[in-house]
Amino acid sequence: MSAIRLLVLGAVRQHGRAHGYQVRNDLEYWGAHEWSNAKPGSIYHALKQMEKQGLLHAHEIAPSTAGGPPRTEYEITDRGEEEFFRLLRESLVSYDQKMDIQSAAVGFLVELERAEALALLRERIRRIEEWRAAVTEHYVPEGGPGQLGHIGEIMNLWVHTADSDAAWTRGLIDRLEAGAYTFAGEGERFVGVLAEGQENPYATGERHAGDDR
Amino acid sequence: MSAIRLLVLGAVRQHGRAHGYQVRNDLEYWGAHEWSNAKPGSIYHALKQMEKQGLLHAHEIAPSTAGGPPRTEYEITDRGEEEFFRLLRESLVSYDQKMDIQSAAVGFLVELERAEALALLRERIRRIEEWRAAVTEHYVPEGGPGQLGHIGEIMNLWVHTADSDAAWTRGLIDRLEAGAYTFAGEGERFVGVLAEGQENPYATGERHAGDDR
DNA sequence: CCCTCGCTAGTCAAACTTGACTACTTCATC
DNA sequence: GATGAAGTAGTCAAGTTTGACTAGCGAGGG
Repeated sequence: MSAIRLLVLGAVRQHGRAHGYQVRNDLEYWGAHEWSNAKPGSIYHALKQMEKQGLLHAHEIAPSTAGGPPRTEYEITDRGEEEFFRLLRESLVSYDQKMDIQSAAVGFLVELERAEALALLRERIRRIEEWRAAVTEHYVPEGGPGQLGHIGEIMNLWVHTADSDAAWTRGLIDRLEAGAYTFAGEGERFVGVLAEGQENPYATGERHAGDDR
Repeated sequence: MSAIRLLVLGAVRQHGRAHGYQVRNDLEYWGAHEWSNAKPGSIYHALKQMEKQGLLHAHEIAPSTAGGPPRTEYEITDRGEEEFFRLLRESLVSYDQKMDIQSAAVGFLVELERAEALALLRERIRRIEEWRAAVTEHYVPEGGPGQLGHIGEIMNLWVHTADSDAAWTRGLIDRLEAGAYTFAGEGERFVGVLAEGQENPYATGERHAGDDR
């Protein structure tokens, strides 16, 4: 599973109705192009694919209000809504060291109710610990560690990353228990989209250090 | 950049001459199928592609010595050798939160000389810190943090992950400075391949918890 | 008045990835 | 000596991702 479906589905859902370029801009505002494959081609492809599969409904093209070619608008269907929550829940609980999916899920976390979000995050920790136990037991067999030579450093890296992830998740749980953020059913929702005239902090130019594109 | 090229190129290089199935087995021994896209189709595709590009030389098919259909054997070329080291060095220094590339690079770390490996890892830390400074300054603009609402948690996750990565890298540097492992030019190299008759600890069956495949 | 620049909106071919499938051999068992 | 399980080696179509490309419109300068 890649993050693109969750991102696109969630972005369309937040707007009620959106065209590709709008989704592209939302995701850029999130910084998603930095940590996921949210590139133009992938976004438009995902929209078309999900339309074929009945998760989105395409309204025929409308002329652009802001210059440029006409655009196709999409709306989420009931099946799309279901799929969105399925993907979100799955992404929150599963530990598979793919940071992009996890990041996407955090972005939509507040679409759930607080109690469910907390439950899923606790389940996530349980699974990370289970995973950790399985690998450490599995990969350090007879002969003790060091048996694998430097290859053991790869496993070391995984375990270190898993521990760090669990720690971060615990921190988030604490913040949520302390009442941070506004969840579904708790009044006005915070929506991470660009307001009219607001400047996009991730505008073009200025690449980050470490960027190898 | 995905990890598959580095993995396949490095695996062929360690053998001097290898066929696809052998590469596939090596990578399975490394556990690479757990943390990268090292699946049969991708491996065979990468072999063919790199042969086209002159990084590998394909010897025509040889009948199998162990049952099954005949196989194509590959050997690394001079240009392939260059490319291998280019990919390895690049993977070691760049921070792009793609764990698969980093893991692959760690697996081939000992192909370098110890001094260079240490230099690259120190450069890696420098870049992570640079990246961290850039994002924290860039993503917490006027109005202080909390401006972004729960979206700020995504950035929090990145920074947490970056810090954890830097800590792991420092640990590895310490171990290498203390003389751990055997590097190029230091006598017999440890090669992470299956010895005849040895059992593969990652044999089929038993999926890990959290695995969603 | 016209020309270029940058933004809007999206398309496309080429490359890569996935997962299921083929076909052949050996080995143990009945 | 037939059968079936397991291992060997690889192919293929369908789906996804990438990066470069197209094309319309408005604003501002000369």
